[in-house]
Amino acid sequence: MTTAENGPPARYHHGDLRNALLEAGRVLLEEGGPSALSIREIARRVGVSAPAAYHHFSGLDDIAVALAEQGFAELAERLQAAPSNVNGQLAPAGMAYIAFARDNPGLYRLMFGEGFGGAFAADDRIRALRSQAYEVLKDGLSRRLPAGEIGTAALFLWSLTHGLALLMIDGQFDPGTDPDALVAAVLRLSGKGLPTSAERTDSV
Amino acid sequence: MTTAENGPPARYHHGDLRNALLEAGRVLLEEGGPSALSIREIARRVGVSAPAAYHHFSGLDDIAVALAEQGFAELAERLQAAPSNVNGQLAPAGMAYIAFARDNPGLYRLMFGEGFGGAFAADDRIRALRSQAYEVLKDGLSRRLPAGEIGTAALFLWSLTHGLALLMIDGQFDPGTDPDALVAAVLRLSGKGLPTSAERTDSV
DNA sequence: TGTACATCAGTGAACGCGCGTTCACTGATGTAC
DNA sequence: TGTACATCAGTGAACGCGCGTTCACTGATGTAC
Repeated sequence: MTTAENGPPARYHHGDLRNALLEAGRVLLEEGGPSALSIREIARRVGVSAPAAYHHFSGLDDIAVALAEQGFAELAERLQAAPSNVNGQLAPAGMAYIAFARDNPGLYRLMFGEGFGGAFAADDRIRALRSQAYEVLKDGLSRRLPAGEIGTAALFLWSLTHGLALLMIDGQFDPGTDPDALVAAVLRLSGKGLPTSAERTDSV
Repeated sequence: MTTAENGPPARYHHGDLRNALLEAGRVLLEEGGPSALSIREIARRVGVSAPAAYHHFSGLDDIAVALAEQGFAELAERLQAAPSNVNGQLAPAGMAYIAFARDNPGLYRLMFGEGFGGAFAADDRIRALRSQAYEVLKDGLSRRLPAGEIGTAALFLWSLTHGLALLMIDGQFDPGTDPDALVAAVLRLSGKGLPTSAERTDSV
């Protein structure tokens, strides 16, 4: 019946309960995925009664939205910090994107899964952070592609990184001994492309 | 209090309950996603008591596994039926893959989500169907790539199609007026690749 | 062809569980005077 | 500096819900003779 952390002894007023709940939520997310998110379990871990959470969030959806906001903010940060902008290379941004997903698989699933999807689409801050991240991607592409091709190319890259991130997160294939090298190799193909017989040996 | 379907009047013995349960499960999956799968709701829709399902399945996981088996079988079928094998083109297989996901979004999420993942990995039939589908992909690649590059290329293609399928399914972007054309355009890039400044203007 | 009976495939009632949320409450805090 | 009191942030108890699953049962089927 002590607080979960070994901080100061439990006080009646927590002092920073909102953040503590979010932190516990993230741990829970990583332990059991989005479906494991639960107000009761979060409160239990913080050492507080469940109704206390309602002084800081309107309900479970509200907590999920706040966590997704954190996720999108961190993802946008990582993408901007990646050296991709320097000379228009995209592989570093792709690596950063996938690294984020691998470091926070539960959070990543929450952000892009369907579970709380409705709530996220309605959240202005999430929408802003999402398009901010997407702009980073398109900026990189704008330095080497005509404007008309950027939309398709951006979706191409996003699909590739999103797909690879999820396949890794979900353990859908054996990543071998060096996952980073594998990611780098796959991303490299996005620049080279695969030779198709149609384009190589046929007329069209 | 009648049977869900307008077939013959309700008999005490259903006659084909196992299949009826699976069919209802698929509808449920498409309506509410994998988390909506529930024995009680499935039984309710078939017009049968929940315990009746236990004469045909050992529990909810077992139903999920059976549904995933159906999904992987259908996916493998579609990939094999796609004209990709004819001359080694991959776009048709990619289109078929994404079409399957878009036609059965709930089922696709069940197959590749994490929810019942543990149970699926342990199922021999699912493992066999999965690698069967993957072989179709690699076969196409083997006609134009050296053996050593096939693994990476296959993962590249799988990531791209998986990612694009999920982004579409989850409504993560505005597909515009012609989703099929968009898919085709994105898949086309997998053959051409994106020019990277590193490879175009730099030495390495 | 008729009947006894084993087997199969259903039934309703009940179990315990964890959940989100609401309620009336109480303890702690901090501000006005 | 001390005190009254409004406000804030907690509490435990309780609600109703839907779930998976188990139980003892019963109706229907089909086979052996």
